[in-house]
Amino acid sequence: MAYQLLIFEDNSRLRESLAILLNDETNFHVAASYPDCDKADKQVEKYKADLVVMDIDMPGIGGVEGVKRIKNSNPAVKVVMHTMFDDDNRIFDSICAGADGYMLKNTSPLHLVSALQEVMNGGAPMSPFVAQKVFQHFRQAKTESEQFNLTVREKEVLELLVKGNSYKMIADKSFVSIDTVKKHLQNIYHKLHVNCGTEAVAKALRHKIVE
Amino acid sequence: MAYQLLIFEDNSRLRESLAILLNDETNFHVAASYPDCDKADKQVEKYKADLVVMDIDMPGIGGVEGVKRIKNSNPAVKVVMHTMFDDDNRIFDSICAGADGYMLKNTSPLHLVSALQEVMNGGAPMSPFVAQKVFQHFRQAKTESEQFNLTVREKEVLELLVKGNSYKMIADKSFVSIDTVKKHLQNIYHKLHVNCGTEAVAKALRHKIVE
DNA sequence: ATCAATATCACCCGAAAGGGTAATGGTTTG
DNA sequence: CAAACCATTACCCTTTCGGGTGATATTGAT
Repeated sequence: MAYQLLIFEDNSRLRESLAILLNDETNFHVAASYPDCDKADKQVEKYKADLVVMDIDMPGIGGVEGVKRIKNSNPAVKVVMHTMFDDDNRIFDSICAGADGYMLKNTSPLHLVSALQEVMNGGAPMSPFVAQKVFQHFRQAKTESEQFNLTVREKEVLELLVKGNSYKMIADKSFVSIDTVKKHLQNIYHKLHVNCGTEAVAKALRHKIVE
Repeated sequence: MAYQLLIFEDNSRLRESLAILLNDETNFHVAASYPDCDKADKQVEKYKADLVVMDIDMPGIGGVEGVKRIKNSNPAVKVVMHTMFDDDNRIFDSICAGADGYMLKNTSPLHLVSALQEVMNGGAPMSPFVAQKVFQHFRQAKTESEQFNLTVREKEVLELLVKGNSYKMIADKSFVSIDTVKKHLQNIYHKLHVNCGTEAVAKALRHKIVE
């Protein structure tokens, strides 16, 4: 039984080539293709689609919003992004929106087909460049995190602060006086270039100084 | 010119099969293989390796620590994890440690070779299952984030708080009185089940209520 | 041996945080 | 239309924060 496939792509030539290409595959059946995804969720419903190939830059609502809607009304449908865009935001937004794969348009037809195959087998295919971006995202900040020169003690105090402890609670848990805690936090604030606890917490989390 | 390749794998049979398999490829040359990675950084240095295949569970220091050392002393070397482990921690730890790829041991030899090829072309190959985990990691929390029932106004106020604004600054920027801000934050704290601003900031960032 | 960094504590002080109570007007929803 | 929710403001009150200043002991580096 062939998978029901929908294509959303505003470039009509590309849309048609894709349709022909993918229809040639025995286990895909291109049920329909559209130049925009304004009613994507309805259309997915109508054709009982198993799989969607989604462009990002389209008139009307974009592909990212399209994924959201599709996944919202029918989470089981697999959606593979197919776009020229390789910037971090587009990639991560798509993934967060629920995309199951992210293929750049420079992908060869052969690779695209095997990506669609892979996604139907529960995988999460992505172009090498995208995979690299994703890996980078994990590593990011990890390196810069050490650059605030916090002492061991200061990190301990900061950690307790992030956990929601008051000065007094930190003092008790660290077995020191509250004035010491105060002094530590004063130093911490200086080193992080912030003026208050909330800002310090935000910076600590964003720069992964504490987990 | 063939890439210099090192293999770290404690299972001697697998290590030897890998060596034979990969040596058959014209563009890889298995310079050496070891049952542990205690001196991985030195060995990488010695053979001027371009690429490392790294098991995780080995006697002595594990593969994750091994990656760290290699990347630390020679960031240009590509490291592909090759392991049975498919749990989140092992995967994410490896990636954060600097791994350039993560292949499970159930990968076919053919796929493993193309993964190594891919990593040398700047990609980040991973087994479908791993890719799926990675995608999940991005989506996670995103769904639960909406569940605190914060109103639009409350989100605005929270956002300003996270940015390090005092009550007074929030009031000015929102064009409301400080008492209103106070009340909003009171409600926010209740909804987030926290008792103070720092805790709220931590929760907001961790649950991605604000960016 | 000396100097710098660190960790510790104390005191003062004004500003900010955070909780409670109460009231008004607007919007939405049953 | 009433009930519920939301945004808004005011006032009171106690605790906490955060900055400044200064002091002492320990430690590691020079």
